[in-house]
Amino acid sequence: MNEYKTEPQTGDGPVFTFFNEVGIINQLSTAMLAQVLPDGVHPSHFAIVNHLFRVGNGWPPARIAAAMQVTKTTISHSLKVLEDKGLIQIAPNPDDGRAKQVFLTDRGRVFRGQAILKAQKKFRDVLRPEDVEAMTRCLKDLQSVRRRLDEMRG
Amino acid sequence: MNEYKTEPQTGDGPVFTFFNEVGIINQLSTAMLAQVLPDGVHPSHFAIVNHLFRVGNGWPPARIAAAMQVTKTTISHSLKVLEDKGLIQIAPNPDDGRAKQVFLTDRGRVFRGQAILKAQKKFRDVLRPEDVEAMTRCLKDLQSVRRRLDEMRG
DNA sequence: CTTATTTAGTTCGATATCGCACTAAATGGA
DNA sequence: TCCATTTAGTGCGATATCGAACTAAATAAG
Repeated sequence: MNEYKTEPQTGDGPVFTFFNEVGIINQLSTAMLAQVLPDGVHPSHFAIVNHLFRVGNGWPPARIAAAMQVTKTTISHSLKVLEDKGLIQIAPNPDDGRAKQVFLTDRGRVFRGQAILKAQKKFRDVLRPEDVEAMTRCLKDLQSVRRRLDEMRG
Repeated sequence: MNEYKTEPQTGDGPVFTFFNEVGIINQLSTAMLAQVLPDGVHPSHFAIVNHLFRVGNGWPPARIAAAMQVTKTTISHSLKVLEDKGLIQIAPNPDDGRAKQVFLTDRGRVFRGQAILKAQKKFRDVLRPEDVEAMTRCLKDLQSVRRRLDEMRG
Protein backbone atom coordinates (compact mmCIF):
# COMPACT_ATOMS: atom_id res chain seq x y z
CA MET A 1 0.00 0.00 0.00
CA ASN A 2 3.02 2.26 0.14
CA GLU A 3 4.22 2.38 -3.43
CA TYR A 4 1.93 5.20 -4.43
CA LYS A 5 3.14 7.91 -2.10
CA THR A 6 2.60 11.27 -3.69
CA GLU A 7 4.35 14.52 -2.98
CA PRO A 8 1.98 17.32 -2.03
CA GLN A 9 1.49 19.85 -4.79
CA THR A 10 3.32 23.12 -4.95
CA GLY A 11 1.04 25.10 -7.24
CA ASP A 12 -1.64 25.88 -4.69
CA GLY A 13 -0.20 28.78 -2.78
CA PRO A 14 1.41 28.77 0.63
CA VAL A 15 -1.83 28.70 2.63
CA PHE A 16 -3.20 25.58 1.02
CA THR A 17 0.17 23.87 1.05
CA PHE A 18 0.62 24.74 4.71
CA PHE A 19 -2.71 23.23 5.73
CA ASN A 20 -1.97 20.21 3.60
CA GLU A 21 1.35 19.55 5.32
CA VAL A 22 -0.19 20.14 8.72
CA GLY A 23 -2.91 17.61 7.93
CA ILE A 24 -0.45 14.94 6.86
CA ILE A 25 1.83 15.49 9.84
CA ASN A 26 -1.13 15.28 12.18
CA GLN A 27 -2.30 12.06 10.60
CA LEU A 28 1.12 10.42 10.73
CA SER A 29 1.93 11.50 14.28
CA THR A 30 -1.49 10.43 15.52
CA ALA A 31 -1.02 7.05 13.86
CA MET A 32 2.34 6.66 15.61
CA LEU A 33 0.78 7.51 18.94
CA ALA A 34 -2.00 5.01 18.31
CA GLN A 35 0.60 2.28 17.86
CA VAL A 36 1.84 2.66 21.41
CA LEU A 37 -1.61 2.77 23.03
CA PRO A 38 -3.23 -0.40 24.36
CA ASP A 39 -6.06 -1.89 22.38
CA GLY A 40 -9.32 0.03 22.72
CA VAL A 41 -7.65 3.28 23.78
CA HIS A 42 -8.06 5.85 21.05
CA PRO A 43 -5.61 8.76 20.71
CA SER A 44 -8.46 11.08 21.65
CA HIS A 45 -8.84 9.15 24.91
CA PHE A 46 -5.18 9.60 25.63
CA ALA A 47 -5.55 13.30 24.99
CA ILE A 48 -8.27 13.51 27.62
CA VAL A 49 -6.25 11.61 30.21
CA ASN A 50 -3.23 13.74 29.48
CA HIS A 51 -5.29 16.88 29.77
CA LEU A 52 -6.69 15.83 33.14
CA PHE A 53 -3.21 15.06 34.37
CA ARG A 54 -1.79 18.38 33.34
CA VAL A 55 -4.40 21.02 33.98
CA GLY A 56 -7.94 19.84 34.42
CA ASN A 57 -8.34 17.29 37.19
CA GLY A 58 -11.82 17.72 38.65
CA TRP A 59 -13.13 19.66 35.66
CA PRO A 60 -16.71 19.13 34.43
CA PRO A 61 -17.19 17.28 31.12
CA ALA A 62 -18.37 20.46 29.41
CA ARG A 63 -15.11 22.18 30.17
CA ILE A 64 -13.08 19.19 28.98
CA ALA A 65 -15.12 19.16 25.78
CA ALA A 66 -14.27 22.82 25.19
CA ALA A 67 -10.59 22.21 25.85
CA MET A 68 -10.52 19.19 23.51
CA GLN A 69 -12.64 21.06 20.99
CA VAL A 70 -15.23 18.34 20.59
CA THR A 71 -18.95 18.29 21.27
CA LYS A 72 -20.49 17.40 24.60
CA THR A 73 -21.87 14.24 23.02
CA THR A 74 -18.41 13.09 22.08
CA ILE A 75 -16.96 13.80 25.51
CA SER A 76 -19.87 12.02 27.13
CA HIS A 77 -19.08 8.93 25.12
CA SER A 78 -15.33 9.12 25.60
CA LEU A 79 -15.64 9.56 29.35
CA LYS A 80 -17.85 6.49 29.51
CA VAL A 81 -15.12 4.48 27.80
CA LEU A 82 -12.43 5.83 30.10
CA GLU A 83 -14.51 5.17 33.19
CA ASP A 84 -15.20 1.60 32.09
CA LYS A 85 -11.46 1.12 31.73
CA GLY A 86 -10.93 2.49 35.22
CA LEU A 87 -8.74 5.35 34.06
CA ILE A 88 -11.01 8.09 35.36
CA GLN A 89 -13.74 8.53 37.94
CA ILE A 90 -16.85 10.66 37.59
CA ALA A 91 -18.63 12.24 40.54
CA PRO A 92 -21.51 14.67 40.78
CA ASN A 93 -20.58 18.26 41.46
CA PRO A 94 -21.85 19.10 44.96
CA ASP A 95 -22.15 22.78 44.07
CA ASP A 96 -24.04 22.37 40.79
CA GLY A 97 -26.76 19.81 40.31
CA ARG A 98 -26.31 19.79 36.53
CA ALA A 99 -22.57 19.28 36.50
CA LYS A 100 -20.15 16.46 37.21
CA GLN A 101 -16.52 16.26 38.13
CA VAL A 102 -13.96 14.12 36.35
CA PHE A 103 -10.96 12.77 38.21
CA LEU A 104 -7.96 10.81 37.05
CA THR A 105 -7.51 7.53 38.93
CA ASP A 106 -4.20 6.02 39.97
CA ARG A 107 -4.58 3.56 37.12
CA GLY A 108 -5.11 6.50 34.80
CA ARG A 109 -1.92 8.12 35.99
CA VAL A 110 0.05 4.91 35.52
CA PHE A 111 -1.46 4.45 32.08
CA ARG A 112 -0.48 7.95 31.06
CA GLY A 113 3.09 7.51 32.29
CA GLN A 114 3.55 4.29 30.35
CA ALA A 115 2.04 5.73 27.20
CA ILE A 116 4.26 8.80 27.42
CA LEU A 117 7.34 6.65 27.82
CA LYS A 118 6.49 4.44 24.86
CA ALA A 119 5.59 7.45 22.71
CA GLN A 120 8.83 9.23 23.56
CA LYS A 121 10.77 6.11 22.68
CA LYS A 122 8.94 5.75 19.38
CA PHE A 123 9.46 9.36 18.40
CA ARG A 124 13.09 9.18 19.47
CA ASP A 125 13.55 6.26 17.10
CA VAL A 126 12.17 8.25 14.19
CA LEU A 127 13.20 11.87 14.70
CA ARG A 128 16.74 13.10 14.20
CA PRO A 129 18.20 16.15 15.96
CA GLU A 130 17.71 18.24 12.82
CA ASP A 131 14.02 17.31 12.86
CA VAL A 132 13.64 18.50 16.42
CA GLU A 133 15.40 21.70 15.40
CA ALA A 134 12.98 22.17 12.52
CA MET A 135 10.02 21.62 14.85
CA THR A 136 11.43 24.06 17.36
CA ARG A 137 11.97 26.66 14.65
CA CYS A 138 8.29 26.38 13.65
CA LEU A 139 6.80 26.63 17.09
CA LYS A 140 6.38 30.38 17.38
CA ASP A 141 4.84 30.67 13.91
CA LEU A 142 2.56 27.71 14.47
CA GLN A 143 1.35 29.20 17.71
CA SER A 144 0.60 32.53 16.08
CA VAL A 145 -1.33 30.86 13.27
CA ARG A 146 -3.21 28.74 15.76
CA ARG A 147 -4.15 31.79 17.77
CA ARG A 148 -5.45 33.52 14.65
CA LEU A 149 -7.62 30.56 13.70
CA ASP A 150 -8.73 30.30 17.30
CA GLU A 151 -10.09 33.84 17.21
CA MET A 152 -12.53 32.71 14.58
CA ARG A 153 -14.30 29.86 16.29
CA GLY A 154 -17.65 30.59 17.82
CA MET B 1 -18.68 26.65 24.66
CA ASN B 2 -15.84 29.08 24.07
CA GLU B 3 -15.10 30.51 27.46
CA TYR B 4 -12.77 27.74 28.53
CA LYS B 5 -10.10 28.03 25.87
CA THR B 6 -6.82 26.78 27.23
CA GLU B 7 -3.36 27.62 26.07
CA PRO B 8 -1.32 24.56 25.20
CA GLN B 9 1.31 23.70 27.77
CA THR B 10 4.90 24.67 27.40
CA GLY B 11 6.52 22.18 29.75
CA ASP B 12 6.39 19.18 27.44
CA GLY B 13 9.33 19.70 25.15
CA PRO B 14 9.31 20.99 21.60
CA VAL B 15 8.26 17.72 19.98
CA PHE B 16 5.12 17.30 21.98
CA THR B 17 4.24 20.98 21.73
CA PHE B 18 4.80 20.88 17.99
CA PHE B 19 2.44 17.96 17.47
CA ASN B 20 -0.07 19.59 19.75
CA GLU B 21 -0.11 22.82 17.74
CA VAL B 22 -0.29 20.90 14.50
CA GLY B 23 -3.27 18.95 15.78
CA ILE B 24 -5.16 22.07 16.79
CA ILE B 25 -4.41 23.89 13.54
CA ASN B 26 -5.57 20.89 11.57
CA GLN B 27 -8.78 20.70 13.52
CA LEU B 28 -9.57 24.39 13.16
CA SER B 29 -8.72 24.60 9.47
CA THR B 30 -10.69 21.45 8.70
CA ALA B 31 -13.66 22.88 10.57
CA MET B 32 -13.43 26.07 8.52
CA LEU B 33 -13.34 24.08 5.30
CA ALA B 34 -16.34 22.05 6.43
CA GLN B 35 -18.31 25.28 6.84
CA VAL B 36 -18.04 26.09 3.14
CA LEU B 37 -18.92 22.60 1.91
CA PRO B 38 -22.52 21.69 1.03
CA ASP B 39 -24.41 19.48 3.42
CA GLY B 40 -23.36 15.85 3.25
CA VAL B 41 -19.94 16.57 1.77
CA HIS B 42 -17.25 15.78 4.28
CA PRO B 43 -13.83 17.46 4.12
CA SER B 44 -12.37 14.06 3.30
CA HIS B 45 -14.68 13.89 0.28
CA PHE B 46 -13.45 17.26 -0.88
CA ALA B 47 -9.88 16.03 -0.52
CA ILE B 48 -10.62 13.13 -2.85
CA VAL B 49 -12.26 15.34 -5.47
CA ASN B 50 -9.41 17.79 -5.24
CA HIS B 51 -6.90 15.01 -5.60
CA LEU B 52 -8.61 13.63 -8.70
CA PHE B 53 -8.68 17.09 -10.21
CA ARG B 54 -5.02 17.72 -9.62
CA VAL B 55 -3.16 14.51 -10.21
CA GLY B 56 -5.18 11.35 -10.20
CA ASN B 57 -8.06 11.34 -12.64
CA GLY B 58 -8.63 7.75 -13.75
CA TRP B 59 -6.73 6.24 -10.82
CA PRO B 60 -7.97 3.05 -9.18
CA PRO B 61 -9.51 3.32 -5.69
CA ALA B 62 -6.54 1.52 -4.14
CA ARG B 63 -4.18 4.18 -5.38
CA ILE B 64 -6.45 6.97 -4.16
CA ALA B 65 -6.60 5.28 -0.78
CA ALA B 66 -2.81 5.24 -0.61
CA ALA B 67 -2.60 8.89 -1.61
CA MET B 68 -5.23 9.90 0.96
CA GLN B 69 -3.64 7.60 3.53
CA VAL B 70 -6.83 5.82 4.44
CA THR B 71 -7.84 2.18 4.17
CA LYS B 72 -9.47 0.62 1.13
CA THR B 73 -12.65 0.24 3.16
CA THR B 74 -12.82 3.94 3.79
CA ILE B 75 -12.20 4.87 0.15
CA SER B 76 -14.77 2.35 -0.98
CA HIS B 77 -17.35 4.06 1.20
CA SER B 78 -16.32 7.60 0.30
CA LEU B 79 -16.39 6.87 -3.43
CA LYS B 80 -19.89 5.48 -3.10
CA VAL B 81 -20.99 8.75 -1.52
CA LEU B 82 -19.31 10.83 -4.21
CA GLU B 83 -20.78 8.71 -6.98
CA ASP B 84 -24.28 9.01 -5.51
CA LYS B 85 -23.81 12.77 -5.52
CA GLY B 86 -22.74 12.66 -9.16
CA LEU B 87 -19.34 14.17 -8.46
CA ILE B 88 -17.36 11.19 -9.74
CA GLN B 89 -17.89 8.25 -12.05
CA ILE B 90 -16.52 4.75 -11.55
CA ALA B 91 -15.78 2.39 -14.42
CA PRO B 92 -14.15 -1.03 -14.54
CA ASN B 93 -10.54 -1.07 -15.64
CA PRO B 94 -10.44 -2.78 -19.05
CA ASP B 95 -6.86 -3.91 -18.48
CA ASP B 96 -7.33 -5.39 -14.99
CA GLY B 97 -10.42 -7.32 -14.01
CA ARG B 98 -9.89 -6.58 -10.33
CA ALA B 99 -9.48 -2.86 -10.60
CA LYS B 100 -11.68 0.13 -11.32
CA GLN B 101 -11.10 3.61 -12.59
CA VAL B 102 -12.35 6.77 -10.92
CA PHE B 103 -13.16 9.85 -12.99
CA LEU B 104 -14.20 13.31 -11.99
CA THR B 105 -17.47 14.41 -13.61
CA ASP B 106 -18.25 17.88 -14.86
CA ARG B 107 -20.40 18.38 -11.80
CA GLY B 108 -17.43 17.31 -9.69
CA ARG B 109 -15.23 19.91 -11.34
CA VAL B 110 -17.82 22.63 -10.82
CA PHE B 111 -18.25 21.58 -7.22
CA ARG B 112 -14.51 21.75 -6.61
CA GLY B 113 -14.24 25.20 -8.17
CA GLN B 114 -17.02 26.59 -6.03
CA ALA B 115 -15.63 25.04 -2.86
CA ILE B 116 -12.17 26.40 -3.58
CA LEU B 117 -13.58 29.88 -4.13
CA LYS B 118 -15.58 29.85 -0.92
CA ALA B 119 -12.66 28.43 1.05
CA GLN B 120 -10.28 31.04 -0.28
CA LYS B 121 -12.73 33.76 0.65
CA LYS B 122 -13.16 32.36 4.14
CA PHE B 123 -9.44 32.06 4.76
CA ARG B 124 -8.87 35.50 3.31
CA ASP B 125 -11.34 36.87 5.86
CA VAL B 126 -9.41 35.29 8.72
CA LEU B 127 -5.75 35.35 7.81
CA ARG B 128 -3.66 38.51 7.81
CA PRO B 129 -0.55 39.03 5.68
CA GLU B 130 1.67 38.31 8.67
CA ASP B 131 -0.09 34.97 9.11
CA VAL B 132 0.60 34.00 5.52
CA GLU B 133 4.21 35.01 6.08
CA ALA B 134 4.39 32.79 9.15
CA MET B 135 2.92 29.88 7.21
CA THR B 136 5.34 30.42 4.36
CA ARG B 137 8.26 30.53 6.79
CA CYS B 138 7.23 27.13 8.19
CA LEU B 139 6.73 25.33 4.92
CA LYS B 140 10.23 23.99 4.36
CA ASP B 141 10.52 22.73 7.92
CA LEU B 142 7.07 21.19 7.87
CA GLN B 143 7.87 19.39 4.66
CA SER B 144 11.09 17.98 6.07
CA VAL B 145 9.32 16.76 9.20
CA ARG B 146 6.56 15.26 7.09
CA ARG B 147 9.07 13.43 4.96
CA ARG B 148 10.78 12.01 8.04
CA LEU B 149 7.50 10.72 9.47
CA ASP B 150 6.58 9.42 6.04
CA GLU B 151 9.70 7.24 5.98
CA MET B 152 8.29 5.39 8.95
CA ARG B 153 4.93 4.27 7.70
CA GLY B 154 4.58 0.72 6.48
C1' DC C 1 0.67 -25.55 -16.75
C1' DT C 2 -0.43 -25.61 -11.86
C1' DT C 3 -0.32 -23.81 -7.63
C1' DA C 4 0.83 -20.32 -4.25
C1' DT C 5 1.06 -15.61 -3.41
C1' DT C 6 -0.16 -11.00 -4.06
C1' DT C 7 -3.42 -7.37 -5.19
C1' DA C 8 -8.21 -4.88 -5.78
C1' DG C 9 -12.30 -4.36 -3.93
C1' DT C 10 -16.28 -5.42 -0.86
C1' DT C 11 -18.86 -6.95 3.36
C1' DC C 12 -19.41 -6.92 8.25
C1' DG C 13 -19.08 -5.41 12.82
C1' DA C 14 -17.17 -2.01 15.90
C1' DT C 15 -15.99 2.68 17.40
C1' DA C 16 -15.52 7.91 17.21
C1' DT C 17 -17.81 11.83 16.10
C1' DC C 18 -21.48 14.88 15.04
C1' DG C 19 -26.12 17.41 15.01
C1' DC C 20 -30.55 17.65 16.94
C1' DA C 21 -33.70 17.27 20.43
C1' DC C 22 -34.58 16.56 25.12
C1' DT C 23 -34.44 17.03 30.54
C1' DA C 24 -32.81 19.08 34.58
C1' DA C 25 -30.69 22.66 36.96
C1' DA C 26 -28.98 27.39 37.44
C1' DT C 27 -29.35 32.26 36.33
C1' DG C 28 -31.31 36.73 35.18
C1' DG C 29 -34.99 40.04 34.47
C1' DA C 30 -39.74 41.76 35.29
C1' DT D 1 -41.46 35.56 43.11
C1' DC D 2 -42.06 33.86 38.48
C1' DC D 3 -40.83 33.06 34.05
C1' DA D 4 -37.44 33.16 30.20
C1' DT D 5 -32.94 32.09 29.09
C1' DT D 6 -28.76 29.79 29.55
C1' DT D 7 -25.96 25.81 30.81
C1' DA D 8 -24.75 20.63 31.77
C1' DG D 9 -25.44 16.37 30.41
C1' DT D 10 -27.77 12.47 27.82
C1' DG D 11 -30.29 9.81 24.02
C1' DC D 12 -30.84 8.92 19.21
C1' DG D 13 -29.78 8.49 14.49
C1' DA D 14 -26.39 9.28 10.93
C1' DT D 15 -21.76 9.18 9.02
C1' DA D 16 -16.59 8.39 8.74
C1' DT D 17 -13.25 5.29 9.74
C1' DC D 18 -11.01 1.09 10.90
C1' DG D 19 -9.63 -4.01 11.10
C1' DA D 20 -10.59 -8.68 9.86
C1' DA D 21 -12.32 -11.81 6.77
C1' DC D 22 -13.75 -12.74 2.26
C1' DT D 23 -13.94 -13.15 -3.25
C1' DA D 24 -12.02 -12.55 -7.60
C1' DA D 25 -8.32 -11.62 -10.56
C1' DA D 26 -3.43 -11.16 -11.65
C1' DT D 27 1.22 -12.62 -10.88
C1' DA D 28 5.10 -15.50 -9.45
C1' DA D 29 7.30 -20.02 -8.53
C1' DG D 30 7.90 -24.66 -9.47
